[in-house]
Amino acid sequence: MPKADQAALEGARERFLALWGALANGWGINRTMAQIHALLLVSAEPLSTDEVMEALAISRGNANTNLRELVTWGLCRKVIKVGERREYFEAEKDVWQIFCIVARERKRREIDPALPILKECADATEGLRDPEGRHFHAQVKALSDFVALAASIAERVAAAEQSKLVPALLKLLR
Amino acid sequence: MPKADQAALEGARERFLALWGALANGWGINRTMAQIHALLLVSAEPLSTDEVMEALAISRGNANTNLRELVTWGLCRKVIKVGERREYFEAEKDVWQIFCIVARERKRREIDPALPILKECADATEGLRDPEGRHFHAQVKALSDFVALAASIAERVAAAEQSKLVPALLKLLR
DNA sequence: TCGAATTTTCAGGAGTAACTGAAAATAACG
DNA sequence: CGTTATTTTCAGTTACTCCTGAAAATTCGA
Repeated sequence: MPKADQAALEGARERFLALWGALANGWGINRTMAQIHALLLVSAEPLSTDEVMEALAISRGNANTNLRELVTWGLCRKVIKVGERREYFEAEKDVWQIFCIVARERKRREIDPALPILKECADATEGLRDPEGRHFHAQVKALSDFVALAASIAERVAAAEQSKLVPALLKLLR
Repeated sequence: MPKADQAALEGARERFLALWGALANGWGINRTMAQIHALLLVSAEPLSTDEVMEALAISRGNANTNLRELVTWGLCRKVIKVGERREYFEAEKDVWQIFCIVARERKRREIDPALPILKECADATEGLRDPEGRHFHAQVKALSDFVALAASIAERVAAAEQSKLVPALLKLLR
């Protein structure tokens, strides 16, 4: 590979890893986990734990923990190479798949536990008479309904095929 | 107000504030800010800084900072009561509005700055020959396109009317 | 079954985001 | 203006999340 190409690739890779790590913060995913995912995403071949440690300058414990967490999320897979003892990891590469996985996982972890509590808060204040109570009930009920609706829509979007959904959506939003 | 009703309301309010604060974590909004917003959301009347401090047991500095941040986001407004010196705050109460504000704000703060960097990473690696380079370019390009598309859709969704969008969406996802 | 390679765990440490409290600044009133 | 009520700022502290590194556990080949 020409020297210039090599340099371009490494520069771009570095900026990309930094960007993805920074973005992740706001999305409930920790920086290292996002960087490992980004690293595997742009690697043509699966990487071992040691290669990940090396590439990101992180400890073994950190690499191990976050790799396993990525597998739990379904964003990475273990790959066994024949004749090799150590484990390799590869990322799910399809962008739509990644989006669906994150959407489903976050709904499961955050929305689903919250919904019953919201409903409960709404129900417990049904029929209150004074203005504070009535306002509380109305507001929480509206919120509860909206969150339930959003969860249901997210679920269906994540189950749809990109090629069918996106064009229809764009037409709808024209 | 009957004692039982009073108790029901206070219990529900407490659970609701705790829930909203916990949820916020994953949404790039800090816990206190979310709790203040939740408090104002379920209050029938605007509240002063002191009332917020009292209700959430937080310091003046904390209350002030987060109230102003909420105003910056557009989730709260200052309200001046005639004949009163101090400022009061009220929350935007319409759930769809809240959703749109958060969506737009997060796009502006996170996606918009990221997009040019992504594009740049893709462009800088266009035309590389070796497999690593080609894979990197293809992957980052796909990501960049997807993020741009998602941003555009989010923008349009946030600009739409709930009453027109949601039914159409549900039909589409039937 | 033993020993080396590899993975997993976790106690302690580092880094970061958020909060407090009080002082400084500002605004309103007489 | 000077005084007082109110808001804003910010240095120091707290609380928390995440990371390290080494020891323990596991796995696999011989």
